[in-house]
Amino acid sequence: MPVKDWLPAAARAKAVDRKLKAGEPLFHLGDKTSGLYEVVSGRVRMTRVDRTGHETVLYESGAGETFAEASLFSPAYHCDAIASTDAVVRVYPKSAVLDAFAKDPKAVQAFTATLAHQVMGLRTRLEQRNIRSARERLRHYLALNVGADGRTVTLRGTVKDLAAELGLTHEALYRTLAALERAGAIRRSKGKIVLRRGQGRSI
Amino acid sequence: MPVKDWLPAAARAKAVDRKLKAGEPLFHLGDKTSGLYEVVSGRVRMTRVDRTGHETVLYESGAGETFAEASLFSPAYHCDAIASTDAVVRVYPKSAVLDAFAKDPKAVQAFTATLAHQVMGLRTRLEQRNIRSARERLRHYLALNVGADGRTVTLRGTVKDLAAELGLTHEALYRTLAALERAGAIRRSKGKIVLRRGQGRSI
DNA sequence: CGAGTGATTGACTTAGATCAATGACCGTGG
DNA sequence: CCACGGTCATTGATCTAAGTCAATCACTCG
Repeated sequence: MPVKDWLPAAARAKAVDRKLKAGEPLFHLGDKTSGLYEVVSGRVRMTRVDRTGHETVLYESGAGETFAEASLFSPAYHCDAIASTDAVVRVYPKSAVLDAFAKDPKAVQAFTATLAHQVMGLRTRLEQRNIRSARERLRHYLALNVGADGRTVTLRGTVKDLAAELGLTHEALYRTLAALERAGAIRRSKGKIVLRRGQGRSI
Repeated sequence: MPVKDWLPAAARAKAVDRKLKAGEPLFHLGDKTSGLYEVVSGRVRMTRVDRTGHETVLYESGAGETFAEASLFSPAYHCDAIASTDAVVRVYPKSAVLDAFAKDPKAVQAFTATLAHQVMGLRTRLEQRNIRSARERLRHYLALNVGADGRTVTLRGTVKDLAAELGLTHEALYRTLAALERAGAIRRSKGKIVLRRGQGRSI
């Protein structure tokens, strides 16, 4: 996902940062596409407004995420983007990106590979959401995120962040963690969860 | 998503169909990648097995879907694939696809655009799953799937299929539909849902 | 004509959302 | 240097929407 991984430095040099206040629009449906975006800080929400005037959220990107990748291949944006908090976004002009692709086949390939991985990851997260039980959902996550030792999961953020990623309330997650720890299935320490013997079936 | 849309006929001609019995493996983690797959019929499940021997489902693809796109850029599969029902899959050999990409820049671009759209769609579905209420979840879906007239949603399958897509039990969905119809927010007819005046706020 | 599946609705149960409160930390501005 | 406001971590009590179990009816397909 990090732009660094696939976009040549020459193209990255053309990026422009833009500061947005909460509620400030970045682009609207139908606007000519200017490029793809990366959220540097804050959050940006992509929405679509239906005929009755109601707004429906397509998704909300947080720091580090990119969005509007599809706009590279489309002349106009297909939705609105609005900062939901004060935010800084980085625009990679379409021309710079497409030029890089034309000149450097490696770049397209890397970008495409990145997207393919994203698709994979998103499908996995969607599958996770099909699991109703908080405990099993958490186990699914843990099973797929153990480190090289096969038993340590390093949290990428706060427990609240994890709750959001899992689609649970933070309270539910705290309780589930507490229950698993009480049952001896996991052990917790600062920013880490260590799996232990016999955590039983997955799925 | 349909392969037809981005892969030139020449490459498509190299595809090979393979029949699988329920439970039959298609490939295993670490196998050399042979190409990307399309599910012709049945379902195929991608799983990963953790050190404790438990299997975790990454995702399950149904008829019409493609999977293992990322394998085009990787020498070995990163998970197992097993038919969860009797199934027919179509393999597009890696070499055929990559050749097509090399010879026809349009093809890479089309593929990349397809992936970008998939990412968009998946993010939207994930956002949808963040909505807890069955009613609002349904509304979110309806709002994003109205036809050109702005009020008709054509179901792509049975109501049960829709329930699965929404991540609800079919019973819950039936009840929600019934409630919305009773409230006059929608009207149903064979394979269609028509929105009516004043369905209130989204999100 | 059964068997299998979708559509639908009822009754009941429960897991997780909600509301609330507390303590630990952290940065910061006076 | 410390008090204060804000956020995270955690746990309790309560409530309800959605899951689960179950039954019925309408179809469709050999």
